[in-house]
Amino acid sequence: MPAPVKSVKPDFEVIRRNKVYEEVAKQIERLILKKLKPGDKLPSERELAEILQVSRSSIRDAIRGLELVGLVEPRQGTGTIVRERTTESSANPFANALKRRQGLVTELLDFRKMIEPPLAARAAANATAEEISEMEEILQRQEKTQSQGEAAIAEDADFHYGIALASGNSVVLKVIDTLMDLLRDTREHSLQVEGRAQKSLAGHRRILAAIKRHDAEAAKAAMRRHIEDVEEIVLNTKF
Amino acid sequence: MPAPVKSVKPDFEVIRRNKVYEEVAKQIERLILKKLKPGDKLPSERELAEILQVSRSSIRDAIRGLELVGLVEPRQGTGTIVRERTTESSANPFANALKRRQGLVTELLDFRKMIEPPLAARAAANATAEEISEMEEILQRQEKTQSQGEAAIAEDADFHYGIALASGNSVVLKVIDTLMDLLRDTREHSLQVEGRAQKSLAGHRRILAAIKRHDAEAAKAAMRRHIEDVEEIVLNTKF
DNA sequence: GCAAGTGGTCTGGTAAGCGGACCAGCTCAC
DNA sequence: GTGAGCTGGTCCGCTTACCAGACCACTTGC
Repeated sequence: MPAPVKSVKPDFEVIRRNKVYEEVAKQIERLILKKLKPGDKLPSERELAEILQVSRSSIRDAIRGLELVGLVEPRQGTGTIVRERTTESSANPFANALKRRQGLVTELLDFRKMIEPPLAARAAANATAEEISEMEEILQRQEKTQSQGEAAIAEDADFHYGIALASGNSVVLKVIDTLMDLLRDTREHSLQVEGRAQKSLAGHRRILAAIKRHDAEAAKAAMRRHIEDVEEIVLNTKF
Repeated sequence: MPAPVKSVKPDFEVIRRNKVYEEVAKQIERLILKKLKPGDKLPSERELAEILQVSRSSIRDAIRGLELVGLVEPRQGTGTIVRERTTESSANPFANALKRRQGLVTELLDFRKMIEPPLAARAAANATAEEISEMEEILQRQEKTQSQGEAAIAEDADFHYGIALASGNSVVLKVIDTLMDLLRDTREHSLQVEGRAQKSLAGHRRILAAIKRHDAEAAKAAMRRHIEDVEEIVLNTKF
């Protein structure tokens, strides 16, 4: 059940200035989730400042935040490394954040159930040969990652993002983009469940096959089934 | 066709700090579109500052911007009034903004086609008696406004927003919320077309009727038809 | 051991926003 | 009328976030 909201559309929202270091923190967090393992080194502060087009101070503010929540550990002279994720302790703010979002997870899944099947249908209609081969590469990466016993979180995200791209609708892209932060939570969780990884890969393959032969209805159906699989896992798992 | 985007998901986005007065300007602009007519007075600067929780300086910066594009006219001692919209001139930045977004309009419609039918289905399943009567009130307001020969822009927005509320999915709500700025453009336009207003009201009534008897499939179908109507109008109109 | 790279610290400067005070113009009740 | 109470117009000083650069302390690899 959602939080009670004021009647219909409120005329105004309070305005909040966004802080650069918060944005930076989000992006670094995303990078860690997608591309880095515990023990890996972050790009240097000066490098990040260059890439993100902000000053080093802002990078440092962001890193200090990530350090405080225990995600990262700066070492003078060496670099900033990604810390082991302490999944057990309930004092772990990371796990807590996940739990707090538990209500959101089902809503997110529901949202995906609404949007992704028709999205897959449009991808089937509009995908270019180039986009299809791009997605094929992604699935190969997913297979490789999983064969090494790792969770292919980044690849899973890339695949679904690739479909949004291939749909040719930039509005959807924008939406998916802003929801990425939340999406990755459900994804990370479900991929760690036993036997889930194989099922995910198979689902992706079915979807891509339908897209490849430009069969919109089949793509839609395959996507629906895929997301229902994810849903089943998530709902039947105790947190 | 969307702008060419870099291969799949880019690792980083450049970070931009938002400016409070720009946000304020957006909200005031929205208020004008939704609730005010030319000649109406804006809330006083001090009042707006209180509501939006920003300083009066920021409100003033925003109003200056709206004054520069000719949307609004501050009068010392009286208040700030909404100016007549000069619809004809192609030098009108308002109309230009609409045209520039022309490409977006079809994509937005497509997005709505994806999301709103399943959303209506969920609303049919989850809507409380209170939410339903809320939507009934909105439709009565829409009827009243249209009977006076005016475009019921605010009511149209409220109705669709009400459905999102009744669906009980806060994620969807968040998405709709952030897209509101764009949505209002397609809506404003389509409602001004001859005969469109009646059709819109009828469509809304059918949707609400289905929701009221908790018929998810009928709600979905009615919503799909409603949006296709809108789409037809928009696509067949020369800008 | 030393050069090169890293994070740690500090300083000076800029821009946005805040909060408050005061002025000038309009309106309306008395 | 006229004055009280609104309104927008202007100015000031302060704080915060951010930037740019310099320098230090530490680690590592040659």
